[in-house]
Amino acid sequence: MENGLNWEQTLINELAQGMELAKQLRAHLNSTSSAESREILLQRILSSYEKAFMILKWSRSIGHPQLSAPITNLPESSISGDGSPQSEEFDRGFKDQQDQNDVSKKRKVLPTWTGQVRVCSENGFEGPTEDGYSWRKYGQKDILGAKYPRSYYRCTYRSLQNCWATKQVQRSDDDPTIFEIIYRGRHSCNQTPHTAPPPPPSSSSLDKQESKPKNNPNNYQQQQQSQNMFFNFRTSSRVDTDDSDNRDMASHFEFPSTSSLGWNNGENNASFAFSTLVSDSILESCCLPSFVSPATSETSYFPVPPCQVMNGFGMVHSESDLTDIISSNTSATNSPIVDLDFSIDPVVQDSHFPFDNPGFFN
DNA sequence: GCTATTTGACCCGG
DNA sequence: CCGGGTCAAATAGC
Repeated sequence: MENGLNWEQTLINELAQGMELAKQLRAHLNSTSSAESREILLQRILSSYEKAFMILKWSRSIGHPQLSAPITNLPESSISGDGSPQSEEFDRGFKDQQDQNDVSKKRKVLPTWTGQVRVCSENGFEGPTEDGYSWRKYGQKDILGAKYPRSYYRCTYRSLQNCWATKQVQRSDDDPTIFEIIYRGRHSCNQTPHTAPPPPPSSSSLDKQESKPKNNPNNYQQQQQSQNMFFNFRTSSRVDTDDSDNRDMASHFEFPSTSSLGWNNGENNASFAFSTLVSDSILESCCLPSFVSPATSETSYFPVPPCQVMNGFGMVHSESDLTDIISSNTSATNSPIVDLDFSIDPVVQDSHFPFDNPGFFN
């Protein structure tokens, strides 16, 4: 652990620095500062995150017990490899298989991660419509204290491919342009968009009042397109771990590769700010775009900047301690989830820090 | 006619 | 008992 403290501290420092720099960059974005200065800041941010990433990789490679242990110990029950449902639904489904008579709807804490999507419709854009997956709405509920109802979606291929991923979309009371999305379970279906990166769990259909795209199951184009949109979103992640069972998880930082950056065509600069929070465990790696974090119930939050620019990610602002985040987050590879086949393009897969990608932020 | 959405009822956990 | 999540019949759209 001694060692752990050292690298953790370093990691924290790097991340903190990156956050600070990102803040500065944000300030620059609003001002008339030169592109040059922004570039410099970007470089520094990239550098900081790159270091942090290296540290994480390093720690993983040496098999830091702290990080790897929990991961490997994750109960299969909560995650099942690929297609198994992790959610309560999983429970249900599982039971059904075992005992058709047991219709229990027992609810279970599942790994979930949430995201926030900001929709700037000033430009006429309605909002993020897809996150690369096809979802089918199965319910809507008024939530106590919330102005807007919460919508419940599940993967269109739930029965066909036994995909138990679900998500909840809730419009923010304060800022109607923001939708908070909570993802549950991981996709086990084959709808991964080719171009796509791990879809960040993202947004998608909004409430009925919002524009709601129809998901056509066989429509990959649409999906791909949406995926691209993703990149336009800013993503931030946060992990909420409330599940005591999975205290640590691996984290992954995946960012869209540059290729997608081009997406933004200026015309409608619709921009969305998208942030994802990952929670609990095992996330579904399949779609986790962002990264994960660990820790206990704290959350790491990478807020996203307002909608204006397209790429880049905002600063990290942690509501809690970065430390928590860091301490647990690390191993991408060790992660239980590991079957992660991130389809995400490129970059991140190995040791390359995605941020390396020039263009990533632009 | 088929599939997705809507929406009230039902179920579960706290 | 209440709030949140899911089911499933009814309805809408293609």
